[in-house]
Amino acid sequence: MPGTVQSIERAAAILRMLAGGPGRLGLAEIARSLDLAKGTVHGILRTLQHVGFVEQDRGSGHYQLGAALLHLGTSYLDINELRSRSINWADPLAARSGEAVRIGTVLEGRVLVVHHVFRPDDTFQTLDIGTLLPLHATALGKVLLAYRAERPAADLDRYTHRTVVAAKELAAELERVREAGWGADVEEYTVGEAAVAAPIRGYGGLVVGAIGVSGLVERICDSRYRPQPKLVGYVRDAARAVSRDLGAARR
Amino acid sequence: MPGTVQSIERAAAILRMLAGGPGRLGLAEIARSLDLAKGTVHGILRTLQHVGFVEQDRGSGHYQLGAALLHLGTSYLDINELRSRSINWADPLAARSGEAVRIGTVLEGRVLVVHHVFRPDDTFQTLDIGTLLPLHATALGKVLLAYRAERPAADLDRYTHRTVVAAKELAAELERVREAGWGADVEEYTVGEAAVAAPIRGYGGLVVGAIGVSGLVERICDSRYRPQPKLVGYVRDAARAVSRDLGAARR
DNA sequence: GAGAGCGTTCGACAATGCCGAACGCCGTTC
DNA sequence: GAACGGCGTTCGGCATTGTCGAACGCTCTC
Repeated sequence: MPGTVQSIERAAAILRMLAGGPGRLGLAEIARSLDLAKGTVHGILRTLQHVGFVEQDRGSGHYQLGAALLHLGTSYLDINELRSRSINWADPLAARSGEAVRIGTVLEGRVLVVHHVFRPDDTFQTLDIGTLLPLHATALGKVLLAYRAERPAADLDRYTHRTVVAAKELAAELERVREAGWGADVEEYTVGEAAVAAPIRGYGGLVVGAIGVSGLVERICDSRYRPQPKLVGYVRDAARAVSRDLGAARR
Repeated sequence: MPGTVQSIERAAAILRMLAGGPGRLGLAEIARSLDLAKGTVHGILRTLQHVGFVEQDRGSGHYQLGAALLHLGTSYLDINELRSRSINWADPLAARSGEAVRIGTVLEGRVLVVHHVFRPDDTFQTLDIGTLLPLHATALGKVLLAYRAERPAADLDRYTHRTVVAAKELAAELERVREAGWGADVEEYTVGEAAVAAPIRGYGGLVVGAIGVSGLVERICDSRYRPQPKLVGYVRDAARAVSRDLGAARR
């Protein structure tokens, strides 16, 4: 691929560093991690600060992400077609299933949540939009993995005692997802919670996202830890409806 | 100020263009707007696409914001202190007032909404986090203007027949806000709606944000279009509480 | 079929970004 | 209190990188 602009790539790497980890980093630490001169990093940070993508804490001198990114992030949501087509189906799915609904796509080897409808009750919930979830340990992620050339990381993180961490076992699980046309995680990402997801296809039949419901394992699954067929049906119905909307939009 | 990295500034300008307007732009249009060569813009877009900040529509060739920005945007929210300190007071204010609550700060000469609590009822509402609002035509904006060296744009946009568009009138209005310690907009931004806001101060007493409630004008105001004193009190209480939290965090 | 405008590519060139070195400041240790 | 280490910042020389004009192929319109 022809050359890219090095300083923009470096700036993006700095922003990604700031988005991961503790959120605030010193210049020297960034320079060490990226193997760049401190003067180089300083020039990039000064520019990012100038455009509002980074802010510097006056006391500690540390850097953090800036406010301008919030507007860019939500502007992305406004034009994200997967999300705009899914919104109409996500609320009814939450109402019908009684569970929280999330829609995700792949970003940087993980699931990026682009829409989230709260479970329709009064419990305390936090909005997951913008969150990155693991591919191998979530229902959304398994579905996205199953239909992509995407390879999961060689080293799979364990989140609970039920997380699949062996590559062979994951491959077998993904085969099951392809056969069934839906995926699940049962206490593989969060203890006490389970989820079911199905693929959303775009123009030409490619999988561009996934939609799923999640909740307490005893509500999502029967006594033998299998997702309730009723819920699976609801999710697949919603996935098909969104897929139709996405396909139709391209005609 | 010492030199900044030109190509990063240009990349940021392109991203801001894509965030405004229709959301999808052609390369030639971006080049014209920024007075850059098409080859230059192409190199920058290719790099932004490579890092996930931009996507290209295969059919039309047009460019749009990319998924990576969503994660950066929400990561910013996670570390935004104004927001994290405000969250505890925003829900009670919504419950107490029965209205929607928003918290905002200044970005690019406008109000950036960093937190939004829905009005506690079942009406359809859309989440405003990440949205940019005008300074001169909103309660949040007037409060932020009143306590900043920030100058509003010379040319003030009109949103309703009640929008203040004369600089002198706005200056007088901001003087009133400073005197009263809170601001309001009564059908100045949205017909049929009114809002009340109060300043949130950070360490050293500087105004770093504003918190406000908004709703139908007949619920926010009395019959003479004056905000109800009870609501004003609730908002000011919440603003003081958040300000204390922000001040306390720096000790 | 001609023309206009698009996105893309390429190579020459000079402008810019990079980095080593040095600085002042701050916190820690002795 | 002095010394030390590591921080963020600044600066200037240099060569690498980014820029841009020109050309291309494609698509759409007339």
